[in-house]
Amino acid sequence: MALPTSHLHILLTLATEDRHGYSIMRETEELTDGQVKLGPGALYAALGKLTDDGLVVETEERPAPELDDARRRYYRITDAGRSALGVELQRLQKVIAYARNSDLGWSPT
Amino acid sequence: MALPTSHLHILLTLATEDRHGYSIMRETEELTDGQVKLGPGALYAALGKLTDDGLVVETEERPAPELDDARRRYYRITDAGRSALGVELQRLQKVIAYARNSDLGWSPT
DNA sequence: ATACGATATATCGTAGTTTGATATAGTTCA
DNA sequence: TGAACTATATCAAACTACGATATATCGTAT
Repeated sequence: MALPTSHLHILLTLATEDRHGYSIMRETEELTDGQVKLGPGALYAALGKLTDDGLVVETEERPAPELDDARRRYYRITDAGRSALGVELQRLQKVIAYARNSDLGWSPT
Repeated sequence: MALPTSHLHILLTLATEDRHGYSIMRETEELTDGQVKLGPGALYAALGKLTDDGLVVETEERPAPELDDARRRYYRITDAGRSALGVELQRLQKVIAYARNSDLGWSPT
């Protein structure tokens, strides 16, 4: 229907830099003040789906080889992923604009 | 994890006025330029859940009794629903702000 | 040294949500 | 009268999320 929330957040955190799963998890939780918690179930299922769909690829490159952790698996957003993220952000943008323009008694703080 | 997309859009369209299911469907499709299509499956499942959760109630009031359709069932957002919508909008607002501030090569048009 | 908490990935069963099809029937308009 | 649209409803299958469990490494303080 639209990007599932977990997919959006994964793409969003990968948009700035390559990341490993746990980093995606923490970054997402921080960005949303704990509102969106990606547990391992949701996280790895979503990463698998995003990879299947070609929005994300796993990369062998180690961003910081000197202080690395061999367990990590790094993921990188693809052009298709960036494009899908853009479409989704535009949609959300419109939702916000709609809410702001309608008189809902809501305004962003 | 957060409001499912269908729930968000239902609450959003109900925030301005009482609506019946089909109206929610059309309004949502229009607002999202066809990106979010609530089929009957998603729509009525979501309305049932939102009602169970107290975010929406069915109302007997007919907004325009003179030009009505007896088949319609009207729904109204509750205070709890309005509050949940506000929380969600704020979350989305933050996502947009994050995307705008990070250098993703994305900016709203 | 070792114990502990945080880091890191992975899987499983269940629950919740979405999709797409199918069904039924009233309304509008040519 | 027929066709397109309006309107609600249900179902099975697919997809997504949640919470628990498992396993193991890393960093650091005692």
